Amino acid sequence: MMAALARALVDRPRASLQELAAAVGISKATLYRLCRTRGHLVERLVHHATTRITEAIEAARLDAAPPLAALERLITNNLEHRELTTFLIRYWQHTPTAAGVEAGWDAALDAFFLRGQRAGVFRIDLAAPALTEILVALLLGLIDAERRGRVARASLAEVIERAFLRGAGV
Amino acid sequence: MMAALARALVDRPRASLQELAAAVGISKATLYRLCRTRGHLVERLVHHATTRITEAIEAARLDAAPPLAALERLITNNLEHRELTTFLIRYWQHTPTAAGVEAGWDAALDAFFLRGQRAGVFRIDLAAPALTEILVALLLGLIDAERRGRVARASLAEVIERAFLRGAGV
DNA sequence: CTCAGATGATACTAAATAGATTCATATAAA
DNA sequence: TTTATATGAATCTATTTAGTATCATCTGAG
Repeated sequence: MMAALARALVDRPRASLQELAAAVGISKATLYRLCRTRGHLVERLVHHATTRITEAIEAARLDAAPPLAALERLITNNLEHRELTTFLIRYWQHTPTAAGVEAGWDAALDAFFLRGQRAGVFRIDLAAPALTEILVALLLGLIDAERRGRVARASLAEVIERAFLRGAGV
Repeated sequence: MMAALARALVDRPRASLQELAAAVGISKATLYRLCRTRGHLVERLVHHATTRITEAIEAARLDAAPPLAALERLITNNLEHRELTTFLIRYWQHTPTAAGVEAGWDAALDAFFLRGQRAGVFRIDLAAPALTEILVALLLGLIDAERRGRVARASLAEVIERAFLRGAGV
């Protein structure tokens, strides 16, 4: 339900509450009982999404596990929350609370890539923040590509990992 | 002006026409004279954006130039229209006219990458459409990263090209 | 079956917004 | 300076929407 609402809010940001309810198959009244205002709904979804994704990042053990194993878990864990991830990208700019969470994720990923660079696993001619952004870009972009039917769902994680680690060149 | 409106529409999709006008520094009346309805405004921006980006793609000569040179031009040409690109991503699902244009771009890029694969320039263990999506993801994601101050503007094209061709692994 | 809790349909009011107009002012070219 | 054009500020009406409440119906547990 939360995931469906997140997706509806992303697909049609200008939809009225009535349209949102219809999009997820409930009545306007039920949506109202869930969250009295649109603001509450967004707040609640942001909180839900940040919680889940923080769990996904922590479960990857970026600070201690071998870099390549941690990277793989990071990718697969995040793919399990596609709708929430795409929701956050579009909505956390409106909720100042989430800004600190984003900064925390950036810091965790930056530190992870720095560690991997020192361990000789990631290249050093791209700054660690750039590596973070490259990975996030691939995650978001290919999730969307799957939604549009351009990449098969089964191969998603594989494509992302390969593109991130080795690129498209021979 | 068009670029500013595109950006405002992306940053705050639920803004009223009055807020949009204020965001780009004009009055509601002037915005009304430019486009009488919100629908017209979106239509016009979609048309403007598709035209410009089609030009950018054609200028890259994907069908004939050496693959690596064409790729570089494709990246730099597109970076010149960041706001329009991000606008299109969010709005062309609402304008059926643009769907055909998108299909055309996909086809052009897919064919380009296929040609590059046959020429031994791009790896063949990722399908050509996947390569298209990877490049587009990097373009969009790193444009956004620059907006958030995570990647320096001057190094944008370089980072994208390197990430795309060689990835983050050593 | 019976009943409590959940849901849907509907209606209502206040607020926000879209679309359109008018008039005054500013700007720049002739 | 004069004149045409563009812009802004303010106003107005009709429509849409948010937020709220009411009542009927459905569903499942006991």
